[in-house]
Amino acid sequence: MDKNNAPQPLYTAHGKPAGRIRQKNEESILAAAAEEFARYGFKGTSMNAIATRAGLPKANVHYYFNSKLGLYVEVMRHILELWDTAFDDLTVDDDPATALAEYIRIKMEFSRRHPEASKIFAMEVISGCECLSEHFNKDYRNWFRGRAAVFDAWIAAGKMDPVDPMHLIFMIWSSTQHYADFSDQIRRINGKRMTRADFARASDNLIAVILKGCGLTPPPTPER
Amino acid sequence: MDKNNAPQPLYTAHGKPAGRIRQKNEESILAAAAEEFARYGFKGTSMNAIATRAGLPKANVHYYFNSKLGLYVEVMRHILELWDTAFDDLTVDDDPATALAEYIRIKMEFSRRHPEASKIFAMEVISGCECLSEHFNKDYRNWFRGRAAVFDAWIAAGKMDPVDPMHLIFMIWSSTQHYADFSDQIRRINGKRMTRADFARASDNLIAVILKGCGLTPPPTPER
DNA sequence: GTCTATACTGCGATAGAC
DNA sequence: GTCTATCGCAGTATAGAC
Repeated sequence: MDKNNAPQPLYTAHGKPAGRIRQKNEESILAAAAEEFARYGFKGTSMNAIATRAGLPKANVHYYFNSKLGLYVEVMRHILELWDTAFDDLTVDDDPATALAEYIRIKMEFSRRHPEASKIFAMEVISGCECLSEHFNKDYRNWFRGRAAVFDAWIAAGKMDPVDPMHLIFMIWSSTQHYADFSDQIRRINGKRMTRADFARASDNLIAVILKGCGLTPPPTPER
Repeated sequence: MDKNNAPQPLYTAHGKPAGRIRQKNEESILAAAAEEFARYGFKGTSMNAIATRAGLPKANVHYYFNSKLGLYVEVMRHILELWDTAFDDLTVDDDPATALAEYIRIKMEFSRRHPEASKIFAMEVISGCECLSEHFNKDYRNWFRGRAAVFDAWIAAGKMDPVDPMHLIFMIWSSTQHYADFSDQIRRINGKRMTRADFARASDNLIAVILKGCGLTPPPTPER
């Protein structure tokens, strides 16, 4: 009976702390799957490749995640959890320049630290959002309208230029995600990977152009 | 012997104008392949799906294009032909505002008219540019450096703010291609496809923000 | 829990009748 | 030039020994 009272890391029928192994393996598989899905999309990825990358036999992947689609949605779920945490608490009383600069910096940091997540999301959207169809539900559209409303309020208050909020958000999304999704193109163009300092410079540039373009004065660059 | 003197639309051994059929079929296949590759990438696309979409038996696709990879590079070649035609003749003497606005408008028009081309390119880059490795050669990097040099000259002449040319180009590329690559996300967010007028508004917004962000005065919007 | 062996399907590609 | 039939292989998924 004690077994049933155990917390989240479940125990097996043998009473052994197999949760440890399970957790470790599931993480390996999820990480391997993320890399493969980021490169080849859902259809282009094979369970074999995922298993090999995770250092496990193919059957084990099916043991932990029943099907390829199941594994995919799990990977997707993890990504969407990482996402959308910022920019949630945006209000009319915030300073537009500070809020926008902060959002751009957060998005860029995400591109730098989780490029695979961005790529998987991009692949999924390009492929027609078959798996994300329920993600773009009423809640999501309401979130989007909420942010747009704040922009409109700022504009009405004369705090910034009359820029279409939707297109502004798209602009921020695309220009920041670009550094994750197209990292290979960037690498080939200037012959080397983007360093942390390169990302900082890119952030500064984006913030300078976008904020000035909206009639805002960029806040001072934070210390680095 | 006359057969051998015939111009490009070749004739078959039967002397019939089979070039017509060949041309028509090849076009169908290329169009079908573009749609499939745009959705599923190279690995995720099957020759069967292409053949079905083109309304031909699978074997015919192999007859016209020897292999899947051959067909893919052919599709890619067509795309790269469409691309990169604009912005080539940029010189220091051009007016920055006019030139940038024009480039943004051209890129947006491309996103509107050839979304599949943009998607295939995006997929290829996200997948690591395996097929495009030779596309990013010295010539390409020189092209890029050439444009950047013009920006630097404009900046040195005090015609625009000191914006990093590379990041500015990335910004224009990403924000315009976004309307092609992420069209599905956009459609789901605001419940309908972007119309021609929507694209025009998006262009105007991008031009307004980016040009002002670079310290430039946008030229008057052309008549529509 | 783990892994080998295997069922079954769909893939890219080709042979060969028409 | 066109299309059916088929080869060989890689794909997802599962059964069952350990």
